[in-house]
Amino acid sequence: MIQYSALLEKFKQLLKNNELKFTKQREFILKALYDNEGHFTPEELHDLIKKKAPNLNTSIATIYRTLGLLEESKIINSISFGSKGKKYEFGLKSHHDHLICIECGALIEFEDEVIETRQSQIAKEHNFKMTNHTMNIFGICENCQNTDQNR
Amino acid sequence: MIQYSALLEKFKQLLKNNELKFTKQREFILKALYDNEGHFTPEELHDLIKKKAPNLNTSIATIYRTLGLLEESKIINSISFGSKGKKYEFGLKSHHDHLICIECGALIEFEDEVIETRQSQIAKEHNFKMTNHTMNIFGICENCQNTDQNR
DNA sequence: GTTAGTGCAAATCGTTTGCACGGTT
DNA sequence: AACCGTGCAAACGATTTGCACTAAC
Repeated sequence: MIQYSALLEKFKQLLKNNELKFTKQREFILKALYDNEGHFTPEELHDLIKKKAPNLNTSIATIYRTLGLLEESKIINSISFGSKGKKYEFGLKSHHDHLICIECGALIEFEDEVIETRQSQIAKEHNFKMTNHTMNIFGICENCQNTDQNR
Repeated sequence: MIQYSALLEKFKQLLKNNELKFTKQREFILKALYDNEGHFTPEELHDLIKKKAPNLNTSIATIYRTLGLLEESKIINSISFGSKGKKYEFGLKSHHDHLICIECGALIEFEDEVIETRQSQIAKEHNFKMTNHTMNIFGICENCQNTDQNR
């Protein structure tokens, strides 16, 4: 996993290259995503930042703007929940996919070499220049299966 | 591929079993999805229905309600585009996944036995009761790659 | 000092809902 | 006749945008 100092440098460079400015808000959002394992909605991230840096008074609009920027730069990933919004996670770790519980919304990550390889092959077969890929397995997690039985 | 008459029968049965009514609107929406290869937003489907059955005056609310119903019944599938909405496709065909062009929005379907098998295994390994799964490969389609060169 | 970023509130977009009426059973 | 489905318009929730002001360069 990338060191935070290296990440920060990378981010600053990225901003410079695009004539964008390095602001406290952007720094805190990046750090929040780096520090916290897990998947967050913009709203949740907003609350988190408000706790970490109350004096900064970061607005939800800035959260959205920065998340867009970070996702475009591949520093973070998003998982979409249809009309129920999106969740974001730090992205600079080995590629993985998700098991998503349709009852409790839990996200479980997994990595699979077989699938990774096959995806690249398929893209190539279709002359497709792959930039990204996602795999989601929906179902009922172990926990909820047990809970259901107790009803 | 299932015959339309069989599908219609299945649909009527489904409605009856749930004490729901068979209406012209529902029939037209089902038929539109059956007849048209491809992937549609609710809005696009609404326009399509308006053309096929202008006198029916189907509202967008009914489109949404029926799409929800059909998806729940596994007759159609949806692909989510984050805050940019969803697209729906007829679902009673062999399972497949999607290549999605991030420039023109084109959707290309593919089937892959290796991935299908692996997905089931992974779900099992995590004691996950799989109900559904999706794989999306994002990138630039052959067409757009060529177009880009001409700029 | 110039330019981009921010907070705020209003606007927008896709989707959902309450209600009175019309169609299916 | 009973009840569900519909159209309509209003409500909604997530996301985006215009604007005046502030901060980074």
